[in-house]
Amino acid sequence: MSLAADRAYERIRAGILSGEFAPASRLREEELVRVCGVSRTPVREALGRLAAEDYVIVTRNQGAQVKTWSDADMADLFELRALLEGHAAARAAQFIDSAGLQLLKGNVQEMEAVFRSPASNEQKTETFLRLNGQLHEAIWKAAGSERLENLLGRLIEQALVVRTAHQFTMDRIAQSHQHHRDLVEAMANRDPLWAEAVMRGHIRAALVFVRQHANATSP
Amino acid sequence: MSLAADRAYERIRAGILSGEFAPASRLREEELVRVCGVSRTPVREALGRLAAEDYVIVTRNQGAQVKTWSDADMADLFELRALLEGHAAARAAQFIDSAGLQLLKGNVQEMEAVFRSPASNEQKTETFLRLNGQLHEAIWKAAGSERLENLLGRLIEQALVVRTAHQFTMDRIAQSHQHHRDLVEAMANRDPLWAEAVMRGHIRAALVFVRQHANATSP
DNA sequence: GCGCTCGATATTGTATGCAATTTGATCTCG
DNA sequence: CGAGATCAAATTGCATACAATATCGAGCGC
Repeated sequence: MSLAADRAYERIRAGILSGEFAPASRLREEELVRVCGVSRTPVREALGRLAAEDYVIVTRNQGAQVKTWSDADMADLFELRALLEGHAAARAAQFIDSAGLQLLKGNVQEMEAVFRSPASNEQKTETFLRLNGQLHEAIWKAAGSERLENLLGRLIEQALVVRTAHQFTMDRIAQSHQHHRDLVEAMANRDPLWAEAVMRGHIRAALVFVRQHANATSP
Repeated sequence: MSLAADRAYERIRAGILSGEFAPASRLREEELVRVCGVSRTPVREALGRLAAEDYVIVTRNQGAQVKTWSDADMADLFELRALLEGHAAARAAQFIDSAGLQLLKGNVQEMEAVFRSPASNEQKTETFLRLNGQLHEAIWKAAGSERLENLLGRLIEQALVVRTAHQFTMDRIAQSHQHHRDLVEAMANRDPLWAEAVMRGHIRAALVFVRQHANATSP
């Protein structure tokens, strides 16, 4: 919202996403004052917003701590994503105009180019994730429901907490890329059921990937 | 969260739901200080929460105003409700235990009793709405997804802003009651698809009712 | 009369001080 | 030695003062 509060919000959120503030660690207001360079009032406002977005948990008189994510939480989150993003995809397939469709096609072509380019895998991953985010957001917008768009924005941001911890393989990117091409084809054919089915599968695959990686690294 | 902030939150929310604070009216902090009996700090915290829950809109340096609901917003909201509550019903049909099922059956029997009682229509409506809320919440809980439960809680509370403005007819209550009985029957048969279908229909019927009433009263 | 600028007033944003509560280290007693 | 009581330090909750910004009407030029 306001300048100082925004600054605190961005700074704390970045700290959580980067791992600077570890899951389950307590966030003391005075410490955040030092880190953010603003007073306690905007820090508290930022913590309130972060709590509303499920980044932190605030307990009365006991301050804030970074939220931890159990496997069940993850499954929950991705099931909701599959439901809501599937719905968004179906609506988008119905309502998208030719300009929006061109946008999606262009996005997929960019991905294609990146995928075939001689860049390093790390660079490819970075670019791919950016384009991926843009594609999904374009689909939410095309669905034409502001409320749905907001809801998805929040849920996906939550999933980011986990995502950034993972290294993507080229196989995984290729799979995801194919899903995107299918999605755009479904939209071009104005086929809501197809679009929804593809999107649901896309999200389920993402969950499985996250899970496999979690199992591989946790012990 | 904290005591004073909670008090402010409840008071302002009640004011919005009761119509004391009209849609689109501006909420000045000093005025809320007088009304709530706490200082500006907890008032601002309460406004932040209300903004996160879509009761109000806060613009930087321009304060808060009560959110207005267009027809498109309503349609949006109910479509999301249908999707999410349908999903919750399906999950509940899969996972509910016999104790939970007994709870639902008891609730429906209570409704039956109220429906046949000699109370005034107004009393019946009041009791019915309370039992209706309990039934829906029980179903969300039975779905076993905390995130889904939270999401639905917020969405339904938003729908309440509109609901309280309407007078229910006995026909409408009878229709709704039949839906509830179908729902419980579907759950008793562990039929997720049936439960989901009934719930979706239930929500769509609610939207149509709200719309009809809105059209009847707006001019 | 109409639109614009300007400034007094009202309102929101931020910092800070004090009160209330929690924390956790130390001491006591079984 | 361990469980519980106790109290100082740390931390959060609330109120208030001050700074920054927006609002809105009066005055001015056209």
